[in-house]
Amino acid sequence: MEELATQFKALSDPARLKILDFLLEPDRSCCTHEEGVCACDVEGVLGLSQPTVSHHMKLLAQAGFITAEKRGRWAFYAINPDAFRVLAGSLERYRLVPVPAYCC
Amino acid sequence: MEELATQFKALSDPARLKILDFLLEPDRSCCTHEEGVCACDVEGVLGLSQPTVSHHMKLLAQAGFITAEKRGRWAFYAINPDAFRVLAGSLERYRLVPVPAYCC
DNA sequence: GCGACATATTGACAAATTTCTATACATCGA
DNA sequence: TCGATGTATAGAAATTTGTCAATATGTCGC
Repeated sequence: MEELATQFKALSDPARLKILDFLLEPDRSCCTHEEGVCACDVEGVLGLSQPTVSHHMKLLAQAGFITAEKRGRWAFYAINPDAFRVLAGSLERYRLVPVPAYCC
Repeated sequence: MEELATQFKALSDPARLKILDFLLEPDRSCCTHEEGVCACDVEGVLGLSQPTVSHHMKLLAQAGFITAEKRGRWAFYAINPDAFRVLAGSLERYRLVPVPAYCC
């Protein structure tokens, strides 16, 4: 319950949603690798400072939505699809119409 | 984008997740109706004050996750499954492994 | 209409969040 | 080893959020 709330919180900021979209389909100008997208490119896309981007990345990684891999000086981030599958799964229970089994 | 963030924010509080769970399967002691669950019962479950519960209900309703129906003095709330279906749908794009179409 | 009751709104306050600047840490090239 | 570079962390300021007490609004029964 608490953890679920934390996950939703990680997705509740427009900047972080922009980051996820960028990781999904990075711009042609950036140095994309197989391992993911370089943090330095995210900075330019968002128009936010480097520490702020780093902070958002940390939150997304802690929630499990992205993976981080440090290669030399650079940090590469990539979407973790499994986390989204699990999250979508936890939404499933709310998609059933609640039928009251009793009435007073 | 902004709206999606707002929806996730609505789900990012443990109290609100508890409310949703309660609406899904209300306790036997409460006055459940076909129209939904009475606000007064939610109050007891959460251990929060009446204004606080009202505030959370408002946020959930504004995000579209619950419907509110005022009947006489009482307010009945119910899960809106469609909102969760749509939200789960918007998560789907992240469930695909991102394949970089280019490399530098 | 009046009092009781259920809910919503207002105002206030503490805690959390977002953002920045400054700085630390780590790695590469010369 | 040293300086340059990419990232992370620390600390601070502004904003937002969660909560409650007090009050307002609206409805029912008498």
